[in-house]
Amino acid sequence: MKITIKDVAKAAGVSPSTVSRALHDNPRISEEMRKQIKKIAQEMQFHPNQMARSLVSRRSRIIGVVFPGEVGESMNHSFYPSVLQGLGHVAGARRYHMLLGTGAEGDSIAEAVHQLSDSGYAEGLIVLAAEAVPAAHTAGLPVVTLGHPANAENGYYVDNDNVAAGQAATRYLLERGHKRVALLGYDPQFMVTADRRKGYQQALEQAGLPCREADVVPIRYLENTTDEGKLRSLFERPDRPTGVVCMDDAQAIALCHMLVDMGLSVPGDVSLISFNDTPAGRLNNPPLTSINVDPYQLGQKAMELIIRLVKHPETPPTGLTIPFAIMERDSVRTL
Amino acid sequence: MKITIKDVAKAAGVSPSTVSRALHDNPRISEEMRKQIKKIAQEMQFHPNQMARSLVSRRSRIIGVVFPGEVGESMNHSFYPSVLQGLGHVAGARRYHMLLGTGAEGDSIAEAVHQLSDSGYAEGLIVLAAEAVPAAHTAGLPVVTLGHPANAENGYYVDNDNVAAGQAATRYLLERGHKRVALLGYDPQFMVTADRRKGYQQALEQAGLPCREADVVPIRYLENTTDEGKLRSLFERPDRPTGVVCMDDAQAIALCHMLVDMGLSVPGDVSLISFNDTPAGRLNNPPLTSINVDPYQLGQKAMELIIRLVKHPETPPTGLTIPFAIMERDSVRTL
DNA sequence: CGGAGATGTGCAAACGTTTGTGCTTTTGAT
DNA sequence: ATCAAAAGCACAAACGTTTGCACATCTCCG
Repeated sequence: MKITIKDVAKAAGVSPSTVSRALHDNPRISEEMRKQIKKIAQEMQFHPNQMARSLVSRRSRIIGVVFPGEVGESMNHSFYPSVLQGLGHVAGARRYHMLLGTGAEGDSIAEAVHQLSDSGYAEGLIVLAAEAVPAAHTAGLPVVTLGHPANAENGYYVDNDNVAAGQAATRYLLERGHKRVALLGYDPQFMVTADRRKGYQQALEQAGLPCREADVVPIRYLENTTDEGKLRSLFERPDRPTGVVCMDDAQAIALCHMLVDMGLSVPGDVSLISFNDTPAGRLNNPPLTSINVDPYQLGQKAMELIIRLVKHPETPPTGLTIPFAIMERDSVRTL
Repeated sequence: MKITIKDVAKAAGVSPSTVSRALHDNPRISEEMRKQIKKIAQEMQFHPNQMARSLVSRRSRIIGVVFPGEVGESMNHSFYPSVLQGLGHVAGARRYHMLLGTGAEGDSIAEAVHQLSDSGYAEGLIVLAAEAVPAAHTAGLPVVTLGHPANAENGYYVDNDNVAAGQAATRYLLERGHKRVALLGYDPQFMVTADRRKGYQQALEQAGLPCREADVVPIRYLENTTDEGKLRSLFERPDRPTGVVCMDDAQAIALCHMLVDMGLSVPGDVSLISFNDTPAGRLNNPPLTSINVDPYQLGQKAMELIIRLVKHPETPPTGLTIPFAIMERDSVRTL
């Protein structure tokens, strides 16, 4: 039998309302009464029933979190786990909880969003993919997006400056004497890669170099064995790219294997710079020079923003940008 | 303004109780009335308030999930993301939700557990580490452990048969002619590695081979640069191990690099078999022969078990064991 | 000494559901 | 036609809190 506020009230010889106020540090309760009550509550191991509390206060201290696509899959990127850690730490510190948006197997992200918002538990939503924002907005809850939503002006989001990062990565190679650099892993479906591509092009233009269509290679060239030939042929030509910026460490690693297989050396013949600075990238031979996008901080900021938002719904639309850093390792050679 | 059951009742010209029963398919409501009410509720976009519902029904459809140590860190293992996926899929299918146990930065796992159970939201707990079980039990909630808890007899858990897996891995090498095989990554702190070691020894004994203390190398030999020397020296001796079973793909990859660095080839000079069958292991050169422990299924079973448990608390203690599979690839040579 | 203002506490309503009980109407058997 | 049982529904209490309001006591000033 759970003990209630009434039990505490009885034990303390006061009314439930007094107990409630004392526990909330309401100034209308005298100092000593408050201490007294708190002590008794402690001894009785009283834990207020959240359901009842939330029912009347209309606050749950719960933030819904929805992951893109198949949760586990995206998690493997090692990007989301860090985000999750960031989210968790500030949630924990502010005594908030995270409710995971899950769907049954094969459910779309929109379904996960609905399951979450229909549940009625969450006060706000954090959506880890700009793609799901439309679904999220119909929920009638405050939403913070991780990543640049389509109409950024009237939304809340935290993101890396992906175009700046794409530009920086490209420039990093150009500054080291590379005249032809390719871009690997472009996928128009995802804003992230689209933005990085934009930065890539800007860097090229600023250096007065042409941006050849053939040099930006779509993600499927890596995943799809029938298309792999096209990728290989790119590096078989005498005027092959001497540098590649890859959208992710995993892609860089795969490319690395392919190049070695072709008899080319990294960074001897071709230099690689990639994104996400993963453990796997650090373990690669050679260790990858990679752009650290600080997913942990991304998570922290997102949680801070959503908490501010549920407390003050009138907060004006806010977009936060997290700085990135180039982790210099051994996959780039200066020509 | 949220719409309530009363609004629906008014619109349908019946009492709230009738609406409630109709929505719950209570047989005391006539077929046509039920349809009628459901249609109206649909049109009005009525979503019952979970707080109120949970308050009286004393069910929240929320399962607390707590991860070991620093969430993000453990996630990188790529093991937990898959577990999470499994958990999520069955939770979603049964219309349950997962509440994440988070603590502030630096909080222990026990604190995370308490934060979760004190919240009063969760009906049951899934603990992804046998280590946290004691803390979890004081919570007064049903608990399912992922991994073998210390006193397995009176607990609920799902786990791999780690000793069998350790035995199988070792035997796999022995059957291929290896006479001296080492065990890498032993850490007495963790039951998993302890169990696998047990299996390793059994396999050795059954083959009539000695189990040398020097051949089971602790995890820190890999992580700690000062101890790495000891690891190297093991492979510098003429009677070096020709096979190694590693506790995790990541360790195998690191070892692989070290061996190559020493001028030894994998699997030419030394064969490697490891656990967890990760993407990184598949990408390694050579692709790792690894034991797949099916974390996805682990997650599924755990969620199924906890849901059964919260519905029928009198369920007798249950221990589930998930089968494993050896994924044969190219890191083992037959002598 | 009377009353105004503080100060501390209790009462009861409200939050939005679920559910036991009892009331009315219909049905079918006699 | 009469009555019992069944069917369909409404009433109201309950779940455990929070909070506006009223009430009681105490202090202090004129």
